[in-house]
Amino acid sequence: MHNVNMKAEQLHQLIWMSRPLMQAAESCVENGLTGTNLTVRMRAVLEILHKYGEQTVPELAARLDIQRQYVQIMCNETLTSGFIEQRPNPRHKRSPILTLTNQGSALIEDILSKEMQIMQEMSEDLSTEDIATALKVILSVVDGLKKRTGERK
Amino acid sequence: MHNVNMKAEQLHQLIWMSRPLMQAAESCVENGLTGTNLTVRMRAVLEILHKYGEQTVPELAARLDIQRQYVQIMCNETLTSGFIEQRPNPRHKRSPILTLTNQGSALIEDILSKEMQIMQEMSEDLSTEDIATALKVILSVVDGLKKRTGERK
DNA sequence: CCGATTTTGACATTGCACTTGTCAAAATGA
DNA sequence: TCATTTTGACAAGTGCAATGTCAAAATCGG
Repeated sequence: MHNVNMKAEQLHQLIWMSRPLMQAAESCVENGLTGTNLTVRMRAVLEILHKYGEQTVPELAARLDIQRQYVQIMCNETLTSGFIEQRPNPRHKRSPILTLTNQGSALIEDILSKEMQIMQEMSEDLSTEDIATALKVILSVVDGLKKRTGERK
Repeated sequence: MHNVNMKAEQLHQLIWMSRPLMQAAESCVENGLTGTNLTVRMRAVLEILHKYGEQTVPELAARLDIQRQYVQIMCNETLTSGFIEQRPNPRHKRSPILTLTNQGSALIEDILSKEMQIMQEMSEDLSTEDIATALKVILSVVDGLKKRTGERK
């Protein structure tokens, strides 16, 4: 019984660390972005393009889980910067496929490798198992919270 | 070597779950706030007042880590709603101490107990050790990210 | 092939959650 | 006592979106 409350309270504490965690993460990433004319969100677009390959604005929006209208704006700006470019889409004439330019590709690879270096430094303090466990717990909590939103309470 | 990259990549994945986690948490909390005229931020004010006792606006701002001006606005609104009230501050005549009213006290206790119920449900899928480990990892990562912002990279 | 529905880019408007800056009164500290 | 700091109040601005609408284009069902 007491144990149950302990668990619940630690979970509560863990969940409300998500904001500080996000802020710290974004600040750190933003820090590595100075001089690139990229925002954290634009970097995310480049990352997805790099990871999953070329795709359209609506596809990107779905992956980022934000409205396509806003992704459109971000992408148009990124197009102007020359980090991505449009390619005709054989499957849809109005919706061009976005692809990284050489410049954009080099940039995101550079950013990611510097970020990975930081990840490696930080992971030195932690065991492989602990990181895996933490990831598992977080995924489970996100899932649980989503399931419990909109019903009951 | 390969192991090092594994760790770094899992850490990367974990860190970028912070946004979905935060969004899920806030949605869930917001859901439990319908009909109360409270925002998630106002609920946080009540929670801190409940947890740490009565205090001034600047103290609250420091704890929430947001600008005092905004906390002031939030508190003024909450004052209007009658969930908190002002008490003369013997230590500072311009800065009254904010304290929960009976109504506010009952409200935050109700909200917290319902939230704790959800925490308990969710913690059933997870072991005490895993939750503790996850919390430890997150605290370590937040710390590490903060230390690494503003230098190097 | 055709008509209805859906997708998409573009544009406009709005809202939220803050930050930043300033001021004057008041409080504090040397 | 006098300089500095704290505080509440107010004003303005910013970043990250959501939402709504439109028209062109694409897709789908028959």
